[in-house]
Amino acid sequence: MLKPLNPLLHSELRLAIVSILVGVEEADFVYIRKETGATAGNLSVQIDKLQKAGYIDVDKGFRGKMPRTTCRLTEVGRKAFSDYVETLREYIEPR
Amino acid sequence: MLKPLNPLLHSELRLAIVSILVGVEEADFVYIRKETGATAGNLSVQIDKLQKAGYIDVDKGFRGKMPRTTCRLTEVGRKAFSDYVETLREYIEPR
DNA sequence: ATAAACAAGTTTACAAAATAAACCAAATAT
DNA sequence: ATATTTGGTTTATTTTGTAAACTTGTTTAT
Repeated sequence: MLKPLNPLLHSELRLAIVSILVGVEEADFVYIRKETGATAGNLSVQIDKLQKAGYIDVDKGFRGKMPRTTCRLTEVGRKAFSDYVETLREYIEPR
Repeated sequence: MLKPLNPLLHSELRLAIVSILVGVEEADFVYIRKETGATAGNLSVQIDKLQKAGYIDVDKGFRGKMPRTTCRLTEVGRKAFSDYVETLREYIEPR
């Protein structure tokens, strides 16, 4: 029987967010938005979910006078991602 | 910018179904149900969607007197799966 | 100085998807 | 004979995803 896929990560946008953060100490809202092509609303919602799950830390500060939201992956998030990828391989790799 | 993931395949159960069919000439409803642990209702619905998309062929026959639904992957489905996997790698492989 | 346009998000309302519960028809077991 | 199981389908509910509308503040133009 196939293992279940972590539903929090098995979502296109959330997976994209985490995927970006895995390779990059930190990234801000605007950057992630550009990389993913997501709408701001959708991105805001999904970042929230990842934060509530403890997968990412979100820091709201300012760059000059403009608000700036910075995200970074937590250890919990990193582990969840690598578990997810491992499980996913069972689905996509030839058996 | 990340490529979008085929939404028809980016679904745990549908991905599981196709994943099973990739390696196995054909498989019946009962077998897929056991392999995936899905409820019959959910499986029925998802098989329908894959069929309507032309990703699988569904044959309803009888084994003895009992109904038997057999599925097999079409070439279209096989191609869609391999494209999906390729795209997915951009999300899960280190960049 | 005021208004218009822009930036960075958040909230809310709607659409789509997933899922389970209820159902159906036929077969088998009691 | 009737109760249970098998092999599903249909329908209704819940969950999820997404975009549109809104908020707060900033820059730019007039």
